Amino acid sequence: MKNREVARILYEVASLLELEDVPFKPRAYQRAARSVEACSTPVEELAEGDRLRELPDVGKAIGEKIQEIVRTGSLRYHQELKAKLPVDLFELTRVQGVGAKTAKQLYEALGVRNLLDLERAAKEGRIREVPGMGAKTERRILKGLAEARGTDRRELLWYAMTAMELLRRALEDSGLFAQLSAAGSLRRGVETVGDLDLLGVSERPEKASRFFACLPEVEEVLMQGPKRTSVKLAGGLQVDLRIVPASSYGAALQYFTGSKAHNIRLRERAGARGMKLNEYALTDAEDRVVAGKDEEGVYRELGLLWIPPELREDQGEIQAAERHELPQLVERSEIVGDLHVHTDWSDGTADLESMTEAARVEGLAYIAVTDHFRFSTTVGGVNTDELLRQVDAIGELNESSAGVRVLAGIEANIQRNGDLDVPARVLRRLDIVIASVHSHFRLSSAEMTRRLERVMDNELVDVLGHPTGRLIGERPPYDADWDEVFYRAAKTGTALEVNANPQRLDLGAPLVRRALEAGARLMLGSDAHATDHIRFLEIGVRTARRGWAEAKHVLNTLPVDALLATRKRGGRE
DNA sequence: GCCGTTTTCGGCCCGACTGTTTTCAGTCG
Repeated sequence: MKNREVARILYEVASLLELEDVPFKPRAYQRAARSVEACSTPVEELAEGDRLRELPDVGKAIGEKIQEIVRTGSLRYHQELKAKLPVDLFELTRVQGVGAKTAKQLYEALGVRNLLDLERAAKEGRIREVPGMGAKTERRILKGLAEARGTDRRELLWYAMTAMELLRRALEDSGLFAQLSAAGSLRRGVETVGDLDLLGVSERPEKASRFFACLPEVEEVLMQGPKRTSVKLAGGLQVDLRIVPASSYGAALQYFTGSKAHNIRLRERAGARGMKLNEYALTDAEDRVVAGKDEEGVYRELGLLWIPPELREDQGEIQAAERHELPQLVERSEIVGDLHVHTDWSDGTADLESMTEAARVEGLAYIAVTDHFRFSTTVGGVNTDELLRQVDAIGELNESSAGVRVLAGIEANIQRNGDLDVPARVLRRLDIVIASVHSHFRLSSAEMTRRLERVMDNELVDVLGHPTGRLIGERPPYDADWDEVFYRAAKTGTALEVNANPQRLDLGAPLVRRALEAGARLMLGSDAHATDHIRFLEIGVRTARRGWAEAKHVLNTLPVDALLATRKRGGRE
């Protein structure tokens, strides 16, 4: 039973309790559900070790209920509640504009139990007959249904950032905004983004908001007011623009950056200190403004250090900020090399020289060329001869060009048994060896764990490439006991890649954090297959930051000689 | 039902916008 499924049951219990007008319990279940959802360790594992109470917002009662779910696959309490309202609330409330109350009303009036019933009722025009609802509600539900069906598609961080950049530039050029910033999950660097949040300060909010709604990229205006405007872009991405007074900019930026869980904690903290926090200001008991112009002030007046957006997930960052123990998160400027670059020797689109030049433009001191090795099923890899010729070509390039130092490397394939497909005598000629799984994805967890452990025991392997193999929104990570893998990585001195390809971001943030806790080191690789892909490093850094990584944890913050010296086989011969 | 700078009882985030209805409940973020 996956964490998400356990969370789903808890969420539904929350909704059902809310409908029974039970006070406060719904929120308790909601928080526990969020906590389960956010936890990177499988709850089954926690249940086994009787460690469920370690989860924030899970106490005795809910802990026992999670035990029951893990043991039996369902929850009696949930079934009992559901007997009174046999409705798929989880599904129904995913439709925009339908909450628990509406779902209940629709069930009582029309017998709507699930999305199919809802669609039928809407199409037959029965929803407008329900007291308190009208034609607009019905239309809204029909639209919400179409969107819920069209999957809850989230945009990959990189492409969301690109879209945001375009909008921001257009708004800035209008001259209507004194200040403008991205907020929301994009500012936190979350790997996928549901919608774009923009925050602005404007002297003429009505005009600014109209200007925004009329941008050519906008396909549909969802709502428009002087303080908040929501639109949908041609690509389907929703964008919310909030306009606040300059004196509230910091409070608003804090508020709209989230996460929701982080904000709730902050507001509680404010309350506990006799203050109140909203998107306009932090105020004291007499309603006097204590902070609001900038984020630092808001955190400071709550007794906290300013918390980098990437950490704002209610995963211990508030406690760390209180104790002045926040990590010194790694910065993009500290990444001095890219250790995972492909060229047209394998499946890249650019030649050696162009990739090197692109690295120079990005301000890097070195790159490692790590083309694919030709593997029976991999098209476009280099074979042994080609690889050795490439080593020579790289040698010549290094002689002729001062500037970016190029390391010779390979992205070798890990065979089913944990051996590499490149002969050891060839690997010894290389500066950097990345080992990646490109086949046999569906082994048992035990077999995959052994396979990865075995390859890391190999002293010629410097880096485990895209360790979990996931493709966001497309392919789940393969099964392995990640804590075992991370422990072995630490023990053998094998770096774990944070692959910065937008669809990979692998390791992902929660696993980065676990890897660091196990004592492992990271390597940031762009996995560039074209010159402009080196810029992906930016989101690799964001991901590492979300996993609490500091520069000292990341191999390629080191100058090249120091980097080579950290290899298991030592520095240069 | 959870939690603790109001600490084992008594609190529990808050505001904008919409739709349908005349004063607000529901939803969302």
